[in-house]
Amino acid sequence: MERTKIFKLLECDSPLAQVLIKGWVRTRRDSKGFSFIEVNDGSSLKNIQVVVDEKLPHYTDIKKLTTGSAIAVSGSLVESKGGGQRWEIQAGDLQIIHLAPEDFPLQKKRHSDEFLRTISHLRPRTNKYGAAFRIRSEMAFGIHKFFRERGFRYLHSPILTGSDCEGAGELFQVTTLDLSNPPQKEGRADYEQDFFGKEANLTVSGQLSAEMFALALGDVYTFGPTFRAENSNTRRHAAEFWMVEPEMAFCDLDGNMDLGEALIRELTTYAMDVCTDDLELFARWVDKKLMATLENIAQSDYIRLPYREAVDILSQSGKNFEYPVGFGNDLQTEHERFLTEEHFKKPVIVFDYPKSIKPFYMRVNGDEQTVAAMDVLVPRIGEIIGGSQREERLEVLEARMDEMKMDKTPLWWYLDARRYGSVPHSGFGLGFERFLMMITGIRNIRDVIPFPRTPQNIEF
RNA sequence: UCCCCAGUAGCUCAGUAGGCAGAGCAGGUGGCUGUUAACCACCGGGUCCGCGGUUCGAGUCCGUGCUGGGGAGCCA
Repeated sequence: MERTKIFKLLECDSPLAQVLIKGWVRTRRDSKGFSFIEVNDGSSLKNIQVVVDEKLPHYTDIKKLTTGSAIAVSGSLVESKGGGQRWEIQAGDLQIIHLAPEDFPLQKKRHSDEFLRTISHLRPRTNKYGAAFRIRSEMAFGIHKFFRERGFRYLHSPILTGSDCEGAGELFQVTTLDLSNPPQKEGRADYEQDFFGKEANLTVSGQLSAEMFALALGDVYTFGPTFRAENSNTRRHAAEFWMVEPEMAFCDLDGNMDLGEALIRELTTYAMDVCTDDLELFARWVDKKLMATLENIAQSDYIRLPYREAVDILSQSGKNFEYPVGFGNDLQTEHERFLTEEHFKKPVIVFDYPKSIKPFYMRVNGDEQTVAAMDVLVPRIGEIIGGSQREERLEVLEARMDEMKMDKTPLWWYLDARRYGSVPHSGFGLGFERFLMMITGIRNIRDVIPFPRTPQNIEF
């Protein structure tokens, strides 16, 4: 007999004579002559109640079932005689697949997030983390669905990259050299003898690759892991995280903002549609205002605010900010939060940032002062998307790189794209984990990543 | 990297003025009951984060290190 997943049974609208489930014991309550067992198989937040009669063989063993044990139950799906649930399984047979010893660390009550992080291998067996990672899975699918419906192609950009490029943050170096005794040349490690014959790193962004493919396939997106070796100790940063990076040919900054807004709006709607039960847990236990926040994000029109106007609003706010406001200063976390949480109380897209604070590849605007950059800010998270129209004019791009004293040699291929059929194109990066924090209300990025990597922590 | 806070039973925490180490949950035993984080009784359970100092006496005060959390920077 084939096993049925518990979420299927809970959706039934009539009793079933013969079913088989397999899962883990969440709790057991004994009664006179029988025992109630709550079983969860991870297919949904909800458990199913199994009723075991004392007449079953090895009932004495069953009465010793501990939280965390794995069991298989066959029996009939019947309407529950008790309140609290519609269906329950009257057990005809119960096999103990594995008995968890009494030191199983997860209890029936709530644990702290900090403690659960120390047992990341077991925390998906809790209600909250089971829900979080089911949502993560659904959202990953939702991203592919969103882009596929718009004719985007999915690009696998490389994880291993040559050095010198991208310039988006500190790099993790990858080497096969013997670190205790590396070959030397002119006083430093000789990377000509390394695996690739030059320095190699983990990627910090798939953007440059995506640009090449946008100029071939039209609209593309990457969705994969990225790595930053920054010593960032905050609840919003991880050394390994996933990024969604669409890149569109024949698209300017307005089209870019349209896509960013549509992506966040539609994914939020999708989450509310397909993760209803799991989201309800977060709305109940993690963030009471979650549903109102999500409705706001899914339904309101996002404010589009030129950087210069953002500066005006901030200077006239009467707020005493820690960091100065003025053209040429980047917006700090406190400024972003003021705009999206206090002033507008909805998502805000700030665009046309000063050239001086943005990277070389962003397109220089007609005023020569600003670039066609945009950041999407959402309440409670801050910056969730950063993007730009890319500089497609070879001379302007080269001049900019010279101005920033960059070595153009290793990026010859990137410049080549501006030599042959260069077109206006745009794209952005969405931090997948930050998006999940927004959707679930979870406050720490470590709690939306199965096995998070942060400075000084690579356990599991 | 900088600033702030915390570390006591398996977990969540209390510990008053520097004076005998505590509760709830979890676990064990027994009881009761179509139960719902079941309930009742009893029992077992401690390197009070490490090191050093002050003191007759330190979980408590001081120094230092480690770990965790929050905020900032960097960013997604």
